[in-house]
Amino acid sequence: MLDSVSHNTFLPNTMLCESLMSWSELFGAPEENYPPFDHLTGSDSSWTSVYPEYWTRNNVCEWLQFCCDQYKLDANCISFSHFNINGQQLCGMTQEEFLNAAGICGEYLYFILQNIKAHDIDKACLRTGGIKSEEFQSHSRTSLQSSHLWEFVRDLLLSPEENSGILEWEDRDQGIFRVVKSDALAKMWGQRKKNDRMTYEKLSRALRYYYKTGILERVDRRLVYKFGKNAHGWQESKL
DNA sequence: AGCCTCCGGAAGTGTGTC
DNA sequence: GACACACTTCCGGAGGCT
Repeated sequence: MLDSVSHNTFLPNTMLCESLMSWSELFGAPEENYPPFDHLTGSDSSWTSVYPEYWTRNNVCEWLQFCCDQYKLDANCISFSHFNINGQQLCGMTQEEFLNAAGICGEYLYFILQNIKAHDIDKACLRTGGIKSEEFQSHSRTSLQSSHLWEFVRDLLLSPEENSGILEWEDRDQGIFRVVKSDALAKMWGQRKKNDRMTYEKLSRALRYYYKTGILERVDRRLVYKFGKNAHGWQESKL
């Protein structure tokens, strides 16, 4: 189950960050009676690939089960009925509510959750080179959860580690880019939308709709597009 | 001429909001 | 339930290449 969670529910290519919250920062007391929380291990880094606010109820439940397994926590201490909530509600819980719901494991689980949240923010900061908190939180969410095709394309162009030569800039300053591997792009978009029938023909039709809204501008060359005046977040100087 | 790719209209679909 | 939005799907046409 966890395997499917790691590879299907969440995105790959998670970077681990160094400067996470310490136990004492959160609770003002030294860590005791818990296994060492090595910040984020390779196995739980998948949870950090989706901002916790976007977790579904199932994700929340799976995360709890994962933590119990991974950190040898006593699941009997946790009131799972209190955690029949989505990620947004989970993130909205106060520390006190969290401790009440999760019993003696509460402190540790709260600590892990805060670190996952901090990890997402740091990751966005790394990617964008350091911007104001609201901006990078917003960018973090669009980077990871782009529901719009043009944002997906933009983020792919801005993420060389995920791009794999599928897209490349023709003129970075003018926002002109080229689709190098059209089939691969369609496949990636199809995976994102859970649609294995996606083709470049269909994807390009969706891109052409952006001409009307000014998000993309027409470039009269095959497989070449240009960001329009209504597209944002692609300019290097504005990241 | 036949094939391939791109284009854009039209209708359908899934999701979110009110 | 109605409506808006963002695609998705289908299809005919245009243009380039062999």
